[in-house]
Amino acid sequence: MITLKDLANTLGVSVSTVSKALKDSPEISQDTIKRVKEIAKELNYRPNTLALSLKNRQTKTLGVIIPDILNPFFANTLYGIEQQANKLGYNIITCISNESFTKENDSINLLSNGSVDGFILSISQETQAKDDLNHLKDLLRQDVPIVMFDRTSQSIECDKVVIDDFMSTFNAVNMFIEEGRKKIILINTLGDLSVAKLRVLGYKTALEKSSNTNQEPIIINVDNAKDVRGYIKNMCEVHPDVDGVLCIDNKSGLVAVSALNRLNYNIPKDVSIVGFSSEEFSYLSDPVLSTVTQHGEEIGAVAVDMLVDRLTGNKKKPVSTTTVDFTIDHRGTTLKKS
Amino acid sequence: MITLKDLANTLGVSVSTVSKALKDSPEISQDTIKRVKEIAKELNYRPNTLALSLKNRQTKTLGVIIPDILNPFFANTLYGIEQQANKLGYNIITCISNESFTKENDSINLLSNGSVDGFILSISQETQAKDDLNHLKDLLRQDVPIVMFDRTSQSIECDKVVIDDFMSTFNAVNMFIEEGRKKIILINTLGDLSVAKLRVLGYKTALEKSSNTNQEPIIINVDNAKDVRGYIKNMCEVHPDVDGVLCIDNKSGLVAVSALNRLNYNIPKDVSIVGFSSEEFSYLSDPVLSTVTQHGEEIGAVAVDMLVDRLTGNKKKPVSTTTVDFTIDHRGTTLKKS
DNA sequence: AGCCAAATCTTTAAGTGTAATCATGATTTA
DNA sequence: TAAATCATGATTACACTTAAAGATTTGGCT
Repeated sequence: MITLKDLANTLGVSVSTVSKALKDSPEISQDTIKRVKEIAKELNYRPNTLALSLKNRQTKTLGVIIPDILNPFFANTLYGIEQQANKLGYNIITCISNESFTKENDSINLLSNGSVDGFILSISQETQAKDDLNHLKDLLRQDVPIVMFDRTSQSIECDKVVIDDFMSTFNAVNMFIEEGRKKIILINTLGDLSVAKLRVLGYKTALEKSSNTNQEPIIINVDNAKDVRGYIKNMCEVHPDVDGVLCIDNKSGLVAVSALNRLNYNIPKDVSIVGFSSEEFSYLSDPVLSTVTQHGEEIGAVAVDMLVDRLTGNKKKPVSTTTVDFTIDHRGTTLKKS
Repeated sequence: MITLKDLANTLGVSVSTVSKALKDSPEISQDTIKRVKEIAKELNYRPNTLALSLKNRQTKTLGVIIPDILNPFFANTLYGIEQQANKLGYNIITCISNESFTKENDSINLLSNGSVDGFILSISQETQAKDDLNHLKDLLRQDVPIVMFDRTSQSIECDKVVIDDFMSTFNAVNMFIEEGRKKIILINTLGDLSVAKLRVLGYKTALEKSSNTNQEPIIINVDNAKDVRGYIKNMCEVHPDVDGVLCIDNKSGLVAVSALNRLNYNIPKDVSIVGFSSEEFSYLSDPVLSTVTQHGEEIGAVAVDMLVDRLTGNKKKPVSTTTVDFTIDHRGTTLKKS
């Protein structure tokens, strides 16, 4: 670590001269500026971020708390966050709550002492179940800005980035109905997550409102994502006439395709399948999975924009919620190709 | 942000008294200690990490550079790194190089000014192709410790964590041979990556050394992972008698299962398939994919241990390479169940 | 009681790296 | 010679720790 002092010593001038010279201050002669810059380059001087942060009272670092890094949606979001943060001159400290309230809580407490300028987070499953959000309220009380994405809470007054979860399934079901599907089943592995509730509601509402069907909702709740295959097999015994499957998480759609293939359903002739995934994973199935795509990368980028805007711009402007458009991407498991 | 000074002012004592009181220094009277602690708790005082880092000349932060966060192996590793780092009192700053040399280089330069105490990284594909490792050599020259994992380089003298890539495929192929397989094909989507070379070599060597087969190696190189399905179909036309498929990346194994199912191969009766994946993804196929499992989580944890050991312990001890055991997990796509 | 030494408690000062304000000294100009 | 200009230096603040110095109280002894 080479410091201003080191440069000053080797040049025989004072620390402040060096500091000013490096900033092209008009107070310093061109000659000195040149000498200073030369030696700085030679010794590969880099200003110490720590000292700068202390002085400027900002770390140029964002805290990011993700519930589950193996979930492709969150991985995508993290990628978007990292990219955009870098672009705007910020680093990110990443914590993985692993769906645990305690870990989430600890991580926030650990970082909320000036280590980061603000937080981007999606709350853990456990936190949403307990509905204990005091750690977030404390942050706001300390004027640490937060941007929540995907899994948010109405009781926290902060900027948010979401997709329209209700409309995502509402539209997907309507698409099924347009295809002429009569028995559309929803598979939920997300329990009582806020987004799951909205997606389930979108499904139910679409069925209710449609005049082309009077199907009752059929919702299969699966605790452990690894059991999806078994549940689908059972479902096909009870409802052999299933002709639409809607999976509201990131992996089950793929399982559904392979399970229904195995049961000799012709996809998409006999049955349409839609999952919630991103392009990078949909091609793992045959036919390639059609999905509601959440565009996590963009969600992450928008979250960073909102946070940085609050950090640098008008801090007191009212909080807002940005809705990033989802898309319904027709690939091989639906009839309607776009 | 409440500081020692704030506490000192409200109590009418000096800053250092407060500092010592909070540390239970014997120099401070029990009475004062109690008063200080009470007010500190009341005002929710938290020592400023920045100031501490500056003073202690260590940030308690590790830089982590990952080539691709959507790759489940790297996601797993990141998870292991984060867990273990937290356990040892470190935070991590994550950068995603996205397989780009420039991004990797920039990230390292940005963090190597005292922002982090050391690095854990796996080099990007582009870096490995260019074989330009000056950014890493610079780090070592500046005495910033590095731990490389998975994708390493012999020309960098630092601690490393790897699996025995050669033995992974060597053993997998031998397992195929024990099953009586006669035509074992390797699918490589990893190009010239160091690990790919070793895995290909293990495959070739196993075929050569076996007395039970005199099969020539058949290696299918696929540039874009999304094309794997097509290549497998072609392969089955050329070699309809294929009875073993070895995929050396994290996703292709799943594609292979669904492709061969579709072509009416009976898995695992007609053909065995082994991929490189982790448990969280293998269940997406039917039958459930058997895999060489890399245990990314443990690799990450070991990397942190090695780095922290170097940071806190004997800095001058010779570098070492830890080999984390892989396992071959027999699930549904191989005959031999263990 | 009076005094000093010892023990106890608290403060001062220095140091971590940087940048901005203010101050100083030197040179040149009027 | 005074004033203006110019180049550089000293100081301070950011938040924290710690060694050393200073202040206060306690206790023992005459």
